[in-house]
Amino acid sequence: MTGFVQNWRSSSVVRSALRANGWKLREHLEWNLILVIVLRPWQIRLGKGCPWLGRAGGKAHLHSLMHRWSKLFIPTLREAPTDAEVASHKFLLRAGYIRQLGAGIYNYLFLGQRSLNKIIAIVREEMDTIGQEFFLPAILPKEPWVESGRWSVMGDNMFRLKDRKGAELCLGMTHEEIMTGIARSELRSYKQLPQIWYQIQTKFRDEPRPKGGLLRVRQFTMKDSYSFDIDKAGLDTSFDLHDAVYRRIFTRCGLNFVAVEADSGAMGGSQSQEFMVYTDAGEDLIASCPVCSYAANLEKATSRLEPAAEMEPTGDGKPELVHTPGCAAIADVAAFFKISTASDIKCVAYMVLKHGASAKGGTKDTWHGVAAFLRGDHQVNETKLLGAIGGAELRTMGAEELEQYMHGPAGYLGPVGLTYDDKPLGEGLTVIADKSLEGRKNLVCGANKVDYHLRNVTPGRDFTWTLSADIRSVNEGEACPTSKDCNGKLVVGKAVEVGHIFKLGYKYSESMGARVLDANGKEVTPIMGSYGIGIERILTAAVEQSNDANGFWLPESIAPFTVVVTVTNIADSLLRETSEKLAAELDAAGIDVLLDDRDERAGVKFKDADLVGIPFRITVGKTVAQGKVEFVTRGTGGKHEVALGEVVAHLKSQVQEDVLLTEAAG
RNA sequence: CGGGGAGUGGCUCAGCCUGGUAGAGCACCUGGUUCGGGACCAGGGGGUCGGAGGUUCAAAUCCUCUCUCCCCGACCA
Repeated sequence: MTGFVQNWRSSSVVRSALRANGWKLREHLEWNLILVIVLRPWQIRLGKGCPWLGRAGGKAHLHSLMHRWSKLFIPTLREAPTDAEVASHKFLLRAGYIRQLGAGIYNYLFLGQRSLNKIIAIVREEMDTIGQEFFLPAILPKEPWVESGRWSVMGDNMFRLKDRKGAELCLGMTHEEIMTGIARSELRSYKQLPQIWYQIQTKFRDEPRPKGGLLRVRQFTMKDSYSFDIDKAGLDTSFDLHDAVYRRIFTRCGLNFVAVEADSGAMGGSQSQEFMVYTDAGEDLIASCPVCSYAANLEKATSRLEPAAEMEPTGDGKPELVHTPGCAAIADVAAFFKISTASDIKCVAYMVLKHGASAKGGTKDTWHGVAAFLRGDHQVNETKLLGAIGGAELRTMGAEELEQYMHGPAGYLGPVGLTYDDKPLGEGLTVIADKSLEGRKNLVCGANKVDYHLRNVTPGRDFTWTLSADIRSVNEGEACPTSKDCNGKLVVGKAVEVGHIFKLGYKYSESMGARVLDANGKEVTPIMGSYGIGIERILTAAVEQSNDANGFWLPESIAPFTVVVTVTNIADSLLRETSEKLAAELDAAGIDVLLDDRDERAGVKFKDADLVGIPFRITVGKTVAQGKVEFVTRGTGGKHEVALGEVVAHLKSQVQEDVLLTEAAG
């Protein structure tokens, strides 16, 4: 009988479960405890004064440590609520992982939390190899945010509140300020660097539009870490360490991910890399090269453009006013002039919001007119545009604003003859031209007059700009930007972001005044990095990447259970006893097993087993008479018979195979 | 913030137009028959019809306001 206990892990499982129930174990008696469990594997009664356990006056009644479906709360749904549209949202609801409480706010039930705990354990184990775990508050005072300037920058995305004294607080949406505050008050010498500090904590962000179930929520768990280094080389090292650890984490979680160049957004900083999982439910677009390793978020991606065919000038080659009645759309203009849309200059006029600080430390937002010019066949990338001019938000101009800034109507806007500012986001208009307009000639553009366009317009000669920058989105099929040797054509796909690492530089250490002394006794500002992983998004992405009509299957490493033992008929004593014994055996071997001992028909149990994300199933049914059970791999649907005595070994080999496959994929 | 849609039992929905005792399927409880892919029979419990106000003899239904949730957009001139 002691043969059931095959490794140390099982006894540690037993111990931690007992401790969770308030028991204190005497270390040298552990082996006896294991014997008790082995002898009565499915129900243990430990009374007061139990000789093997030390606990004063306890009247513990310990049911089996095994997980029995009949005793658990796993509320599966036959149909998903109509609110749910995204696959992961539907299935996580149907499988009883989550329940919605509000827009972007979710309850995590037993299976969901169990899976998240496994994800967190992996993240923690890997992060511990490079960093030190902290735990910072979720409720934060205003002051550090004012110091960094982000009390105003974060705008409505930040949940704000006041305490009884009227002091302002917020719910933490990220923790650069707090970590930097610790560094400022505690770090004194270069000898204390480098430091990598991390935490796994709840974040709050008042998203303008939560959606897609768990894809975009207002409260979520994040592993965030922060590095402090003495110089850029040190930051590179910290960044690379995170890159490597993140790859291990996502690989261990069984995700098919890709690392891409990214925009650094509101966090600030230079180099930035996202870890993405391809799925149609994703909100991000990724451009990647099928030939080389180039991959970038569309907010960052560039491409090499083929030189555009230029038109011959007409007349004296100077800009010429042409009557173009009814040609407001790019396509109409191109048709009118019989030109390619690449030879038309498109204008998109925006009002851009700039966050600023008022004299009193409050927020002071201002709107500025911005005209963006680019090729007619290109699209403005608003993230790039905002990044280029330092704006926070934008909207398109209304008719009155068009008249005020452009002196022309929509459909006929153009860059010639505009009055604009030298610097971006000044009092007047900011004119920004996309890089791809440079060097072009003899183009067509709107004349800022209804039903009129100009031809023979050459950028630089006939009009200039506040600044020229890359503000367009690349298109699928354009050439890979890496080198001329790579003749790859970019492909664009949807993806969800599960992790993001970036080099912050001196943004926070500078604004908050963190300093250490270097080897020469000189004050220097430490350079920082910031790194995040969305815990729930790992679960969501895993569901998105592996589901079918009946449900989903998770990688073994993050599944709430490794295997479900399905008894086809619980009323049959042979089947019941066989399954109890088998499940106890698996449990003792350190395998997370869920015994479906419900008094339900086989069909119901099969449907549920297929639904809830458990990667393997063992069916205890009619083949038991021949000493065999059925082994089912959820992902492939493959099933075969396994002798009762070989189940544990077989399952372990299958799990191993699963791990190898995901590692190969990663 | 703009546009669209939806709130009726735990889930999916009907009823609303044309006001008159609140319904169905699934789920749940009891009993029975069944038992390898979401069984069947019989009986049963459960609903302030999102909320407030109004019209009316009478409101799930008509009117006004409001709350919540979902989707699209915040876009090319």
